[in-house]
Amino acid sequence: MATNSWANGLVKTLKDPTTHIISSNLAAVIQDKYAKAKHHYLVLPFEDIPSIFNLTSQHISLLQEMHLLALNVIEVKGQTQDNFLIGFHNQPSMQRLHLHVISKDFVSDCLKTKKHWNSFNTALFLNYDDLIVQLNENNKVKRLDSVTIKELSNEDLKCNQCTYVAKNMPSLKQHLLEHYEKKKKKTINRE
DNA sequence: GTTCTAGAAC
DNA sequence: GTTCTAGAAC
Repeated sequence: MATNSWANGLVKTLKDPTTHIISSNLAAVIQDKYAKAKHHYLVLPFEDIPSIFNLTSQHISLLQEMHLLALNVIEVKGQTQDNFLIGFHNQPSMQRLHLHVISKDFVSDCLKTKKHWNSFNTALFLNYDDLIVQLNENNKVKRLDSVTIKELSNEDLKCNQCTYVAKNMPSLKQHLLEHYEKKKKKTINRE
């Protein structure tokens, strides 16, 4: 095999239709194997597009369909769009283009490293809308240079819900859990 | 992408 | 002494 076997994990999963939460003729939604939040899904096209760096404006209709599937899975799971991030990693490591659909709580045992956090909560995360803008303006997605990637990966651990900056990952995780528990209580009180 | 673990940080 | 991070993985 040309590429590392671990990098083909998503393609293997996609080939098994029983893993598809929902799907269309062109794409399917699966659960992220190592979900970094309470909800974390991936939308993958059946077409063999390796990554965002193989996209041109010709792919926009496919991307729009992938985005619709993203909105659909949020609805299927009884969630609301405003509690989700929808976008791509600017430095993907897995084979096959995949759109992340992840809830903003980030409460998960699989969230372990600073790089995990910063890959969703800095410019390392490319929002769907921003990707479409790039394709319309430049007909391609701009690669970040390695220095920028390194800097963004090492950014301070800033909470995505308040001004708190965590000293390390365990304190960030504890803090995120507190946000999550507070929200849960509020929801219960509304009922 | 994750696992493992040496050595830094506390 | 324990917790935590960061780099190798053939």
